[in-house]
Amino acid sequence: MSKVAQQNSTPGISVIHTQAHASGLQQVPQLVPAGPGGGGKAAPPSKQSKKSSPMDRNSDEYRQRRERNNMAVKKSRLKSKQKAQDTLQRVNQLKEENERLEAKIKLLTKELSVLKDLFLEHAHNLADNVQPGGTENTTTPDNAGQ
Amino acid sequence: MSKVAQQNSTPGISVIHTQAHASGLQQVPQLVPAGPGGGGKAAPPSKQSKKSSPMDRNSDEYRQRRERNNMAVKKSRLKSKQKAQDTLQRVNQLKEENERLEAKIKLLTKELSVLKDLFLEHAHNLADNVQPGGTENTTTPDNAGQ
DNA sequence: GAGAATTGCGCAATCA
DNA sequence: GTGATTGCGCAATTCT
Repeated sequence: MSKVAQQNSTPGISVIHTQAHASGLQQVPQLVPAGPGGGGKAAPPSKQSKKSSPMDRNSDEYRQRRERNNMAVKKSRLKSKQKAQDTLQRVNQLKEENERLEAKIKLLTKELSVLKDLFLEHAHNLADNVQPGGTENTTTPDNAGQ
Repeated sequence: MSKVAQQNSTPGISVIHTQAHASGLQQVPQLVPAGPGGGGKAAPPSKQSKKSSPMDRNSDEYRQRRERNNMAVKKSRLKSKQKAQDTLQRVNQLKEENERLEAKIKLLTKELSVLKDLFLEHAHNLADNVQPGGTENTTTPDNAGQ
């Protein structure tokens, strides 16, 4: 943790930071010259026409709004992070489901294969019966249970 | 907990913008007090012991490092965003795959069902042959010798 | 039109 | 020491 402290020489204001955020603060000292949309754009002509009031960074209102926005930002980011995590979880979930399904397919395929073979065998037997000489089987413990 | 570094509106500060990034958007004008002592820390005892050098925000080196880091940050964030998007895509991909698999399972299941029914029918036919009285028996000229 | 939610961005601390 | 990450605040913008 590092701390850099801040302090304002401006009369009246001091460390703003209303609640204990426990988090660090960053500083973006801004002089509030009557000016240019301070935050707005600066490179370009930037007129300070935006709003008649320069919005003092010292103003209580300003700090209050900042604080609120900071909260909102934190909330939003948390939500975003949560969503991302959920998505990852969803991926794993789907992957599992996928494996499960593939396994099932494999099983069904095998079952089908067995049944088909039985059919073929049977067909052969029939043929044999009609025209002896084949290789018939004698046992027919057909098991179709599953 | 919080570190705040902030400059004051003390006379003699200079605003430095980094430069007009191509985008030329928001810039954080920085007041740069000439010195460590002055702007440095103030609230807490905060010693300026942090490294023998307070790191002038004016220093070319500082600006250079900042610039590099900003690049890195941008890059990292882009990458992160990309990854998130890929993950979303992966989800859709898996969902599709899943549907495909489910369809296949449905098909296989149906096939199996048909085959099993055939088997049952056949079994019945056999029974009928052994013990007449049944109703069906149209196609099974088999006279199994069992 | 106000307030909440998002989003892009820079700073600084920390990781690797 | 350097690039990569991450948390955080600011301000612009978008959504409600």
